[in-house]
Amino acid sequence: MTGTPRDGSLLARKLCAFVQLSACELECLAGLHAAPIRIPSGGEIVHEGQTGHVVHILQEGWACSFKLLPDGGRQIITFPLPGDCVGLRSVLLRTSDHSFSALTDVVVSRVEASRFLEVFSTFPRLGAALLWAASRDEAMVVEHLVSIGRRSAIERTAHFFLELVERLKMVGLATDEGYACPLNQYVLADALGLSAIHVNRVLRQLRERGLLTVRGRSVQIGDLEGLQRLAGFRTEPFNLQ
Amino acid sequence: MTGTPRDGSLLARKLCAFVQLSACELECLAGLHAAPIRIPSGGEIVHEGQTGHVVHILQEGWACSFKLLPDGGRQIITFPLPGDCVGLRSVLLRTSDHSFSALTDVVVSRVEASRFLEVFSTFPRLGAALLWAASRDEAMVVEHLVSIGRRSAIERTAHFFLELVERLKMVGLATDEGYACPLNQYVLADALGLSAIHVNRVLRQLRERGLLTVRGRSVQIGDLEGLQRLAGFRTEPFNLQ
DNA sequence: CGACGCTTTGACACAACTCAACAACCGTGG
DNA sequence: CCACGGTTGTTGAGTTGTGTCAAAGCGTCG
Repeated sequence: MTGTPRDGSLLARKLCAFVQLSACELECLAGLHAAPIRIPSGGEIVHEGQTGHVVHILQEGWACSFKLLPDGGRQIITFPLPGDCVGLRSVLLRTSDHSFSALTDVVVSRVEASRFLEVFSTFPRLGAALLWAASRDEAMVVEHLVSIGRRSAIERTAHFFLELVERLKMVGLATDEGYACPLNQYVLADALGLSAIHVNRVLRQLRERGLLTVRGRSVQIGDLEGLQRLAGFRTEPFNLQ
Repeated sequence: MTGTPRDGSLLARKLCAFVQLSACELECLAGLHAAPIRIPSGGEIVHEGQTGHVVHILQEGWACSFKLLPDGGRQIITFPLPGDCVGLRSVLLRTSDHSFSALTDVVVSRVEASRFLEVFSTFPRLGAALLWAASRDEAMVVEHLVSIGRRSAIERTAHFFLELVERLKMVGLATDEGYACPLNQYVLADALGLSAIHVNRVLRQLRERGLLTVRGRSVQIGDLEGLQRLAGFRTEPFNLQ
């Protein structure tokens, strides 16, 4: 153990942006990744209202967290990416307040909430780093709320893809030119608070303006600055303390 | 010190719903409330982008947290009520990511973030209780996101007022019949992602259907169950661990 | 090949926004 | 006491963004 994260632990890599973790702390973190399990595309990771406190650390693949409405509608809250913790909040609340499902085949580590609580008391710095990551996630939800409440369909769509670039770049899964993205227009609609058909129209506009092209399972960015101007996007100072 | 919260510490009252706090812990909490300051209606409590880590504990009055957009639009994220912590997240992030301002005259206690960190290490149970409260707040933001993304204007408005009843009842500021509420239609519009004029029309509909009447600075609930049916509202199981 | 999932397009409906005007309410000052 | 201006609420007419319905085009995979 050298004090740098092992390859493959994207969570460690992300947390190291917050504090330099010691070998012990990294070892502890690695211990949490024991026994990863594979969940096929479409599978449920956590069901809303489910009791029992389990945190999932996403290792590979794309997932989404969402809430269902009585009328069958769905609102996607966020897309956890590799290296993200899923359901950290349910460590403290008794029941999970939203569902998670896998959008692609996914590899996760299941961690009992009690293990997390132990980590907090044994390695406070590591605990703080995990809370820092949770704070960042919450800030993203807030930004999403702003998008849906006050931005037009095209601004909000542009903003969404810009935020994805930033997040994916942090774990080495994107460049300023584009990235692989398995989200179809129905999923985008449920995330952006639009109808799938309108998502299609918006994507066409973005393409025709040369800003962004979504083809198949990949996103190509045509004009980064143009997108940022359209979306009113400024790279968030997710600064460290 | 008896192990029950002193009158006036609504935060203690709220946290006691989570764990029974010891006399020491209550004393520590009371210590955080030292030197309350008054901020006049319309005053800014925290400015977006502001650095420096201060948490505010709201004692009296109404406030809102919001983000501004380049075009001058505003999205209100949440309305902190007496007993709520404001800016807890900025303990870990370097800068505050949204602004807070007072909607009425307000009394707050300013607490240095470092004091909070001390509390976490000295009284872990108290720290857990504070995190529990923060988790609850985050769940509210998520519910707000769902409302704006997937509910119609009238459903979302009904849902909003129902959520307010629940929160205010917890601190003894509402009954099932109604409550005092200083929010005008412009503020409601910025919270609900609507125009002020449309808020007016929606409120008229709610009144004409006998569900809810907003007059002056008070909200009268005409038909609680009808509202819940309209909004698809279920009282959230904000359960304790 | 057909079946399926996803995307694309058009025509139309409707919810919500904008603009403009007016009404009610308030505290203030003459 | 009333006149006043500012803030907040109310209403109507017309516009626009987005949703709905229906259908066709395309890849991919069995």
